Amino acid sequence: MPELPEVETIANGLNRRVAGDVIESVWVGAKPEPLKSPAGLIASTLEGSRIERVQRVGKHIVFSLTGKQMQPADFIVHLGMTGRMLVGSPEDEMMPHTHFTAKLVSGKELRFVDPRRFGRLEVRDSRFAGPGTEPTNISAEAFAELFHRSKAPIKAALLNQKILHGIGNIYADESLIRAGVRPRRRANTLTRSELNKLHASLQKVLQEAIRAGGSSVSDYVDAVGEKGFFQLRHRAYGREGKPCLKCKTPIKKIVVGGRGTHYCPSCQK
DNA sequence: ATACCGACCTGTCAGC
DNA sequence: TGCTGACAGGTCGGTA
Repeated sequence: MPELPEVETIANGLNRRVAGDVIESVWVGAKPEPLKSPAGLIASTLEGSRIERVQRVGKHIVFSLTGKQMQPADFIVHLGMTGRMLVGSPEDEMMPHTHFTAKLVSGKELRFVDPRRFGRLEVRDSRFAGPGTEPTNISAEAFAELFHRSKAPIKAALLNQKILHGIGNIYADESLIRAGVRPRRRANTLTRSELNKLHASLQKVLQEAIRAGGSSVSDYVDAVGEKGFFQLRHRAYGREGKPCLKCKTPIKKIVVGGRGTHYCPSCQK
């Protein structure tokens, strides 16, 4: 569900509401937990810590914490496909599949809700850098350098978090249609000019999506439950059979790298 | 080293 | 109405 623009929207919303707040108590719920760190370690790290700020790294939400003895720690949340990190009040109705809550000294409450349990919670005592490179501010040269040797289909390479992190299925399709590049093309067959176009399209589409508050396809909402509206500007994702907005050719749906992939057979070469 | 494919979970929706 | 199967924004680990 949540890719870079959605996670960025959530992280910014959280930062605005909980930066400076202190975590009073933590509850970690039911059996097989979506955790990368033991529940006890998460609770002991968070309780009593102050949230310095909340930011996005790749598709991760990172809470930078200062502990009681001033040791820094990071609380890292990955939302998987269906995860939500919400800030509200303890009186809000408890949603099904709520796996984690944190009461804050201000009276607010953080909640992690994730029906499919693909999300993950983790604490680290070091700064979290993410698996790859940030796509939002990479130069065209560095971008080309990352992709021009890979033999994978360009779409699969875009989804590989160890190369660039943050891009998921929607924004891979949306950047490729805007760049006029077919998703199955091997990355190393793209010309320098195509890589430049892809670099520009990707950054533009991410920027616009962030401004739109992300894409709400079925259940994405931000930190206070609001939907985004970039889905209204999708040109490929979810539009199979509908006319291409440029040339009217029906959008095709295929499978690339095991993921549903949408493209215009006429505009994309 | 690289790349495909199933597994991990639950919910929803189309088709029968 | 109700069952079955396919599919969903993501990642990981095993295999070829």
